[in-house]
Amino acid sequence: MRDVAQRARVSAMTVSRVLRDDPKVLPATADRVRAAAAELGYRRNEMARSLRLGSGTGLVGLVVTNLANPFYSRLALGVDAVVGGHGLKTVIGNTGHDLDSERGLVEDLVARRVDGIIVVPADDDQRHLAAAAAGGVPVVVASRPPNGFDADCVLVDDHGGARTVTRRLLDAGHRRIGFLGSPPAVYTGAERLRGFTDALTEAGIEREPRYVRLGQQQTAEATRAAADLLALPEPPTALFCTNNRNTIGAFRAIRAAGAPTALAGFDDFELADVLGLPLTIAAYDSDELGKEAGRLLVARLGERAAAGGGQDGTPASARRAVVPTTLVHYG
Amino acid sequence: MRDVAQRARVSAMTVSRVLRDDPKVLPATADRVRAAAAELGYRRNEMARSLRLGSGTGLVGLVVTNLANPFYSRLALGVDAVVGGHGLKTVIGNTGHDLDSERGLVEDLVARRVDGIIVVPADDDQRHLAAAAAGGVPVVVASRPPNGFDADCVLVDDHGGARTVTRRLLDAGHRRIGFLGSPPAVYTGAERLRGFTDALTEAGIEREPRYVRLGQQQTAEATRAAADLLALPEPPTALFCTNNRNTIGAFRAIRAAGAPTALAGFDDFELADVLGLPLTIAAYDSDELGKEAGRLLVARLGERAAAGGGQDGTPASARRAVVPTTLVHYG
DNA sequence: CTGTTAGCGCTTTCAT
DNA sequence: ATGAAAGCGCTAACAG
Repeated sequence: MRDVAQRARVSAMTVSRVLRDDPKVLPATADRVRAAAAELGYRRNEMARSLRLGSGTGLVGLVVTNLANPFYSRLALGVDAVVGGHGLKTVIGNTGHDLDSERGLVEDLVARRVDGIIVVPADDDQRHLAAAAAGGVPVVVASRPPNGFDADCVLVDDHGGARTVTRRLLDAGHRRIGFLGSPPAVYTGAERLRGFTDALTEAGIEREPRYVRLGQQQTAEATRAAADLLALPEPPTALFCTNNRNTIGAFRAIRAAGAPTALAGFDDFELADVLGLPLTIAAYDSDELGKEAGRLLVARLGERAAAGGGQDGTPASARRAVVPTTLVHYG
Repeated sequence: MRDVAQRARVSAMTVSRVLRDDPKVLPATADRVRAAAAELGYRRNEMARSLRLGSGTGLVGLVVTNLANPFYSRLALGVDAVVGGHGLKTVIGNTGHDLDSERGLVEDLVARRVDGIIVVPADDDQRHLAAAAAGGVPVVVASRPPNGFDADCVLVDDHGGARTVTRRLLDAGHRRIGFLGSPPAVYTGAERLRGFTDALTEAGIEREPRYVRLGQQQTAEATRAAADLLALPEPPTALFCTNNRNTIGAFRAIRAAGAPTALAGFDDFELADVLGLPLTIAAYDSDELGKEAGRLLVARLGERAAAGGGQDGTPASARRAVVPTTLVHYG
């Protein structure tokens, strides 16, 4: 900056003003400065700037469990679309479902002074998030509710979606329905199991533990679990899978078994329409999930800015948004 | 930091030392400082730190065209895995294939003083990248070669993969082969078309312009284009598609037409094995592409650090890595 | 309209 | 082993 100032024969302060588009700089001077900056290929250091301004870094941290899953990459795009519209940049961190990794990422983001964090927690243990929130960093939890502290969050209608899909299977006459789900420790897994169970109960059917398989995360494991169910003496006539890994895995098992088993799932996926068997899915828009998370965060940042230095005391209480599911039928 | 210093009854300098794990601090003092820091929930400001150190921000920028495409999200994970292993964090920007957006992102990353940039350019116009590189920011170009300037880059064996796949179709006896490709302005599109053409030429066949459809980016467009080809008086007996959007689109057209058309493509995708028709694919590992890009960047950063303040002059010349393709056959 | 002073949070250098 | 001063690049606040 000093170099630019010298070249333009002004002080550093004037350079700063020109780059800020401060109107009270003589146009002639401004041009000289801009010319000098261009010739030197100078770009002001945004980090130093935000340090001085104390205004935050203009970065938001996004922590997800698995970016390779289209679900999360679309969520990331949704977040970026919203916060980007407010002049914020998204820093994405991937945890690979690893809690330590998540802890490290969150700490680092806080240390880098991101303006806020959006996180899909890998685990029920969210003490590091509580710490960050307590430290004054706005936190938005996505896809699961905050655990052990208070924060804005955006959820999917897991229970309702699972209940509706299960009902659809019941309406089609199925009475023996298998269930392939996420580990019950994961909120979405527990909720979807609850929705499934409630639908059964409403139909006067008791959930059969032997029809329930939990915890498989990869399609290959899901295929094995589904094959197990189909090999039972009285096999289920339909399978409900709580995520697309399980749905695809179950599909392969059904195809291999050759039985006319009906399939239902949570999360839509590409090519679901060409599988050639009846397939009902509780679909939802992960892009919208991300957007909503972004909106919550931006709103929180806005309040914070409005509150300014004054100790307005009570911040608005935690908001919670729920993204609905829609029923899709193929086959 | 001052607060911590006061609480621990030391100077800010000592706090700084403790947090740096400087050994020449009395253990007792260090403990007092750490306790104070913990009680205050203090985290040192990494941005201010890097400002003072002049050492770069520890961030690398990654600019891709469409993160929703698993290809790019896996590439991003590959990049992150490598650079993360070197203490660097990845800032991802999505351009949506928009050149202006790409320009803005790159400028912003430079202004934020990222240590380096990895970019999948949206367009042949790469002047903003040239500018960044000229400004001293290490740039690695992925998936296409740098245009108009010199930089490290990592490519896929587009030509070889396309040639091999096409040969396979020829070996299977096909003589009328349709081609569904990316816009020719895109490097990968042009190279894959070239590979296709070369294979035909080697077999003594001339490429028929009426069998070539370029530019469709969505599966729906690809389906229409493929349907057009299949409706020709002498329709192709096989289709070669240069990316998975086109492959999936073509698959739908073939299924709808009911003709026994063979299908070949570039880029593997989930469920490719259940489509129920002969499908040959030139597959490659986009994760590896990202890792290689990360490695090139890290190597470059290492050299730069080694060179230090001294004007070693000539930096090592641009490196180029090529990721191979493998042939996969389904059906 | 332009420049000077001071300081954001941290660390290097030089004392002590 | 610890502290005081100076400054990384930038900009508010106050001159002039």
